[in-house]
Amino acid sequence: MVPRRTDPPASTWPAEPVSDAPAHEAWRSLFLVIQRLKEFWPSIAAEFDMPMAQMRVLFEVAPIAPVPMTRIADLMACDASNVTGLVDRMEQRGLLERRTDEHDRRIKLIAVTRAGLALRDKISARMAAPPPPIAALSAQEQRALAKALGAVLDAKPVS
Amino acid sequence: MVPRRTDPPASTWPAEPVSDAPAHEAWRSLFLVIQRLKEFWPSIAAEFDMPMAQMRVLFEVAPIAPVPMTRIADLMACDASNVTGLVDRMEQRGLLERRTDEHDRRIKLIAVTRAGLALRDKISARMAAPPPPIAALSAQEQRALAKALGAVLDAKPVS
DNA sequence: TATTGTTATACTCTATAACTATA
DNA sequence: TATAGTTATAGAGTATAACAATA
Repeated sequence: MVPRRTDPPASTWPAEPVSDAPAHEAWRSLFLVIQRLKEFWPSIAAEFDMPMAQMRVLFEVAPIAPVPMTRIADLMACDASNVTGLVDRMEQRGLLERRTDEHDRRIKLIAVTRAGLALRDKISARMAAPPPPIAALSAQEQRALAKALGAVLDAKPVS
Repeated sequence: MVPRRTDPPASTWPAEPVSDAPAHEAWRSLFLVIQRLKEFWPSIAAEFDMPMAQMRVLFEVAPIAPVPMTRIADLMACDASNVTGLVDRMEQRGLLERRTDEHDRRIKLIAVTRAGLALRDKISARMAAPPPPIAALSAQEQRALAKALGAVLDAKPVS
């Protein structure tokens, strides 16, 4: 059983507003929204009994499989030694499969099994449903939100 | 050393757009923005050598301290047994302090030390700075974003 | 009896370092 | 010598279950 908090999530944001500048207001609002919404990921992961790391592997590897394990370590920004255990567990669950590269026998190519793809699709469908705070908005508010966030996504990356 | 990913973060969002409805567009945009931004928390946590769980405890407990450990377990939505170790480690770092409740000697009241508050303030200041994708927006875009997100925050909780 | 916190145990995720097999 | 993956070891975050002290 996953314990459920009985209190509204306390915010990690500094108690005192630091500034009224638009940039701070926008960041503060986004911060608070993320605080409220980011519980959805772990809760969906728990629904499918999938640890977050495995869920990330499943989604990030599927579109580019089969890939060498070093590539996964790179994608996950973690040490290669972790990938061994991660892939071990996912292989035991029948989600992934190790294949040997014919040209370089040091390399193990990781493929997503049919069961892995099926699970990914089920999780996808579950994640695609807008959570209540979004669904509750009017269509106009939803469009305004999508547009405002679109500007964030269009902003050039940190470099 | 924390390994840095050399590739753009792949998205966990379903590859195929599921719908054009405003609710889905808004949710999808928010999802992608969160994906892009949520790396800031761990990176700030790493800067201060603070695991995320400890950071949450520090911020959520500080405003209401001193509190019984069960209250922390409730706030963190985790089992009480974890709080023992969490508080152990934070007490060793001098961030928290166990006190005994005079009226009920089963209860340990957790207080944040002066050092704990100082660390919280330093982290606060660091988090208050809008990340580049937000800072890069025009003031008008920032205001629109704050307003659109305000509607999400005003939406009634899931209940 | 019920509650608070601890301990014991186990599993997952992370890191570093040493190892192997290949190249 | 260098690279891909593994194993060994360690520490943090979780869970469940059994326990001691207190109410």
